[in-house]
Amino acid sequence: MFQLGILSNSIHLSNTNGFDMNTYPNILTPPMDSPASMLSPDSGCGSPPYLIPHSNSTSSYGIYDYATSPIHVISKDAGPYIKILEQPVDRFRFRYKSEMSGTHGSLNGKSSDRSRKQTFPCVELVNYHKPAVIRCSLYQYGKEDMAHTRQLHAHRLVKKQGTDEIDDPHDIQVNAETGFTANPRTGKKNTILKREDIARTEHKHRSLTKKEELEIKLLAEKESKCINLNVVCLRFDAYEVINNIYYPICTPVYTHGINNLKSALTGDLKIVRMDHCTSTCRGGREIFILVEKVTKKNVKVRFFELDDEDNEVWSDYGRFSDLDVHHQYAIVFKTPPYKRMDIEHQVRVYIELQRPSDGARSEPKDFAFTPCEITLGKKRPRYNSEDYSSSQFSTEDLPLTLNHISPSYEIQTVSNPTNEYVNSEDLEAALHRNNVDSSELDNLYKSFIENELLFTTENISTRELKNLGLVMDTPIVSSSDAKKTLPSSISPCSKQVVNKEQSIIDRVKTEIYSFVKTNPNTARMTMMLKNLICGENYIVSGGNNVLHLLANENNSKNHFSKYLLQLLSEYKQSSLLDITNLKGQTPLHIAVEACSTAFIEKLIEAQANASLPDHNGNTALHIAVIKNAPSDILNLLLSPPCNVNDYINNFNYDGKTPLHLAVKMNNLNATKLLILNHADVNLNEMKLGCTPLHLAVTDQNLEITNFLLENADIMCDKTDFREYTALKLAKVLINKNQPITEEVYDVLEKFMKKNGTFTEVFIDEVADISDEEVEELKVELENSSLNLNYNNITNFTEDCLNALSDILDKTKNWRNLAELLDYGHLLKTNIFESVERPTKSLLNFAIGNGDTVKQIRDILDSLNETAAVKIIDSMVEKV
DNA sequence: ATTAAGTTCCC
DNA sequence: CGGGAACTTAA
Repeated sequence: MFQLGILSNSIHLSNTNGFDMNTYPNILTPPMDSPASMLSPDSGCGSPPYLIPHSNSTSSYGIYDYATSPIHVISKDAGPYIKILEQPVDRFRFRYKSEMSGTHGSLNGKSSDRSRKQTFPCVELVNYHKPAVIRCSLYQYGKEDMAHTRQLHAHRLVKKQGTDEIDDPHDIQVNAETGFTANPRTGKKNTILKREDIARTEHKHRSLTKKEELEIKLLAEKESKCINLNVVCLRFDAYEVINNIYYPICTPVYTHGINNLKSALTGDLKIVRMDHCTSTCRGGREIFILVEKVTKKNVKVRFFELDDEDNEVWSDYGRFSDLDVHHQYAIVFKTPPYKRMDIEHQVRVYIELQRPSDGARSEPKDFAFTPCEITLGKKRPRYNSEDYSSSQFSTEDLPLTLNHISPSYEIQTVSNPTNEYVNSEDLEAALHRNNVDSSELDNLYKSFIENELLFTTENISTRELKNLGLVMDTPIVSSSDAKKTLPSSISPCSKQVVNKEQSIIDRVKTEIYSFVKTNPNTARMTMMLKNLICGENYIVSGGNNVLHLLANENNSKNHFSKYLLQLLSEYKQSSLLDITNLKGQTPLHIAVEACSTAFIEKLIEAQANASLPDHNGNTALHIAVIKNAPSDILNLLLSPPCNVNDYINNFNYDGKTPLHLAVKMNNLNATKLLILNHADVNLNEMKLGCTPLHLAVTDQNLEITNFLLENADIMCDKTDFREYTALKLAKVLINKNQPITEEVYDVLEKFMKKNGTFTEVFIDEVADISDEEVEELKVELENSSLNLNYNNITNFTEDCLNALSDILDKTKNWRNLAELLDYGHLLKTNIFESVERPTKSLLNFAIGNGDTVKQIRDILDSLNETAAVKIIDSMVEKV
């Protein structure tokens, strides 16, 4: 049974008439006398008559419940229904009335394409073959189960017809000829704009009774709680119109929600920049991220990890309070701990923003958890030299007793070395017995003995003795030796440390020398090597072992290094090559940092692992690039036996690959080598999302830009986190008066036009990030030149004093200066008044009293004595 | 008084 | 158009 009268839908009332939001439109509005009276006054032209209540209407205020309505049931069967062919876009900028001048795009369909085809929301009336009217109106968006209790929205859907603005609802005639699809927007400009605040409007237009006032108040309260002004949806109704009476054909349908793009409550969530992209697995690292507008109480920073099948295997939230959200645009938070503390390699996870209110998320960005130092410390194998008793030195106790220094040791030191040299026979025998037959090893041993051992041993004994406290601790004259070996990257804290390091090297030398003579078998030999390299007594401060120490000696003629590495290689102990110090550096890292080319070559030959990250996530290759290492070192790291593919694209904990670093360092050579070795040119670094091309543009490096474009398989339309392509970035930089970039821009434009990726770049405003960068530069500049100069300057020049006096004596502002310098008490004595140039005297006095030029400058600055400040600045600049 | 949210204006 | 920024109001 149809109770059509009750089903009547809505009566449009202009807002100036006032109506009850809560009941509109699902409650039948009291009957009006004629259809004409229901025309909205502000939509007189072309607007169809609105619904007319059926005369049988049983209850004027009955709420129509679709869920129990017979129509609802029918439509579920084969009856007519409305099908949404095209959903509206899910985000749209709602415009205010004041923004309505001019044309401002209409509400497009979801599959609308920016450039090509514009689509519009579209519905079809199915299973119905008579003429009908499809009505579109703006409703509040609610959950699915709320679908039938939704209410009209406080905003309006406005259609522009010429100069007229027509509010919703909008009706469209459909029939067999036109087809039963309604595409209510085609060609028309539609904008959603906010309805006037109902309660207030009413207030203006008529006086209210107390009761009404209360009702409105309550209503408003209720509304404010449940109406989300930033989400709307479209509702489509289908009617059969007979004599201007609208009979619903089926249940209305609702589109999905349309979010207000401009509101922080529904706007885009986005991470635009982060200052770090890694944290140790312990968490607690403070990270600043810049984000698009968020509401502080309604945003979370979520970390999550996906396995290979993209299943989420872990997640946690960044720790921060709403006080840590700066002006809706930046969040400072601490990283959560990762689920495991004992990871050995960095774990790639994602970071994203999340809005609890609607579950919206930002596009996730890469993030990584790195091993904790503790884990790394534990990981380092320790060996106690139990079985390795033939050693001349006990490894148990570091302070050696004199007894441990073997007679043979003494002999070698003192006696003629050429006699001992015969020992290579022994070595040969030993090597044979171990199935290690290497003439190279043999040769190295010989040269090691000839060139290394002998001229250092003399120093060893005295130094050892000193260390043992057996020799009077005379003030250590820094020996040329010690100086020579002062490690640049290992940075000892004292001469003792240097001594200790040298003594470790020396001890290892002598140990090996004498040990090899004993013809050890393979087992003992490896045991010895293990002990010498990672035995606790051979680790010096900073966790460095002999190899770290040797790696730092940039001496291609270091025969002992070569010999030791050869030994490790022959005895297949390559794992001993990769032990890390407390900074996570392997000997290879240190060798690269120290540019010890020969050592690097030997290490790599001996199968050192070049893919290991130090505690900054840098592989040896990163370091080589950062240090601007010569090509031969880069080539060593980029060619076999190194397995380049294992690490050429690795990100360090700063989120950068070697190629990013090469470009950032303006290192064309490294850039070339990396690309020749198939480094990925299209990776985004992790903090700002810059590709190498972005970085080249940022640095205005034309050469590198050209090289990247011409020699790499580059995707030049890749964007960074701000959605800037390199081209756009170049344009922004040009706008910032960096004319060098114009060439870079031209090159890019030309290239992109050639390969068809070019699209015009519009820069409306100067981008905020660039502002920030400029600000950074300013600060940097200030810090670097002026501030540094200020640090060096202790007094005013005579000229400056006079010039300042000229200004301040007149304005008497020197009195304020004195006050602010805390010499107020002296002002009372009139001591300065009495002199000819009070400012000059004051300044001299202040400087003599320990005030700095900078302090005085800043005070003058705060006193708005710009001229005076300028004088001081220019004086300082000249220094 | 301060800050966020909401509105208007402008390029 | 879309994106800000300036301005106003509410909390």
